[in-house]
Amino acid sequence: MDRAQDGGNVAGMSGLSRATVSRLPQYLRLLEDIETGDTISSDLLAEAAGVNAANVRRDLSDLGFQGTRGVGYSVPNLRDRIRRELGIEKRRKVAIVGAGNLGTALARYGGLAKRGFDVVAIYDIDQERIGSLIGDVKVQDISEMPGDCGSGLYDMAIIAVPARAAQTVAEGLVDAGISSLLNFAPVRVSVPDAIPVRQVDLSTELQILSYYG
Amino acid sequence: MDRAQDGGNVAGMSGLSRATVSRLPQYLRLLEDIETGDTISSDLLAEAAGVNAANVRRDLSDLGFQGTRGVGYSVPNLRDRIRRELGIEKRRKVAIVGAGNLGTALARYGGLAKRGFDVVAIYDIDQERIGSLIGDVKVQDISEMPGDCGSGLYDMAIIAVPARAAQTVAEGLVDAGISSLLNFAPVRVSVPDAIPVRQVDLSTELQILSYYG
DNA sequence: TAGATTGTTAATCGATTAACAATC
DNA sequence: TAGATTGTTAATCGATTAACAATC
Repeated sequence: MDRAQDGGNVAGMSGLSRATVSRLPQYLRLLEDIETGDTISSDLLAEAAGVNAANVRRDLSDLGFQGTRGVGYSVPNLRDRIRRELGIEKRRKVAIVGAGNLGTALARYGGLAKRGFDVVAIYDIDQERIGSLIGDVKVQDISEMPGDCGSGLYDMAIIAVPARAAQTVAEGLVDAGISSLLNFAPVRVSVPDAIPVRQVDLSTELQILSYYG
Repeated sequence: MDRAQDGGNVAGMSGLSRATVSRLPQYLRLLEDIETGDTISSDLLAEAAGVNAANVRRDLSDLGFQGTRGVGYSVPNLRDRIRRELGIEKRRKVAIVGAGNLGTALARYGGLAKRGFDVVAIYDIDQERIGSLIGDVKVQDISEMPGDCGSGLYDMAIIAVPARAAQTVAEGLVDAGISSLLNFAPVRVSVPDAIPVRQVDLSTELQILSYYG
């Protein structure tokens, strides 16, 4: 209990460091794919996740999850523990804002449903798109977005609108009470500290690769 | 024989820390958007990029880029310097592997061309898709992929295939001499250390958000 | 000059990892 | 027991930041 890790955490949040949290989904994916055996060693987990074995043991120790010396970690128990920690033990409802190419692609991406995330709403501002079906979800007018959020239809949103619209969309969602945002628009959105945001940008990724390649 | 994640520097002494490199695209975007004035202070850059001003000064100092005390940094000079550092002073040719929803969305994403990345080839294994046009690029049979890479048609690739195909595609590209990979498949691919890879996964992002939200 | 802002130092923070005693 | 593997310590590494002299 003497490992200092208060500084790197999000304000008011419990224990795990950002670095640890970012690795949990990787571990979880592995644990979901495993069919053989019901225990796994930190060595195997580490190799598959591309990290150091000591790092794995420290992460799981921080999680409060115990293994068995000489044996390893229980696969089903660890899987459940990580799911619980990430808050995905039950399905999460997600809205996608922007029904262009990217929004459509994200909405159709089957991997989401498989991991517990249900796309329950898609919004756009373009009358041509409103009313059309993407999968089995109808594209709605973006004016419906705040009300739907406020009434609890969803609590996570993916922003897939053009750069110029992203900040306005983000503010609308925040005002309506959104819990967290994933921003695919190629611009940084600014929101209150209390709302977690992750930004993913294709050209940023390519530019970083340009440096190393 | 893998491990293309974060931490320390990549192959050789490239000079800049990973943290610094990951911030350069943010600075660059700001510098490209600015029209007012021809100098900018570390304070303004920092605020817009969401980092500490001392961090900005340190990054630019590491770049070997000098500002003027009491004045700030030259916008056009800094913009050019970052472009040169990232290796994007000239246009880069990129292939997209997988012409499904995601691959199509990425290919159509205008932000790429605007940032200097030209999608010069799209590959798929599905005969239904081969021959169709996405923008002005024809979808080719994936069997053409290694030859095109070998002949220098492109040197960066975006993997947008299903998880089960990602590792095979990555290996084919590496054998054909690819310089760097951006992997959107929901699985981690393993490549030699010398090839930089970045992995972007939607459900991983959502799972991380689930923890904080 | 007087105010502004850089460039750099030093402290600190956060994260990783080798090593090994504990123990299954 | 003998081998395997955890849990934890301590060292180290990498990155951030406050502070301030230098200087435009």
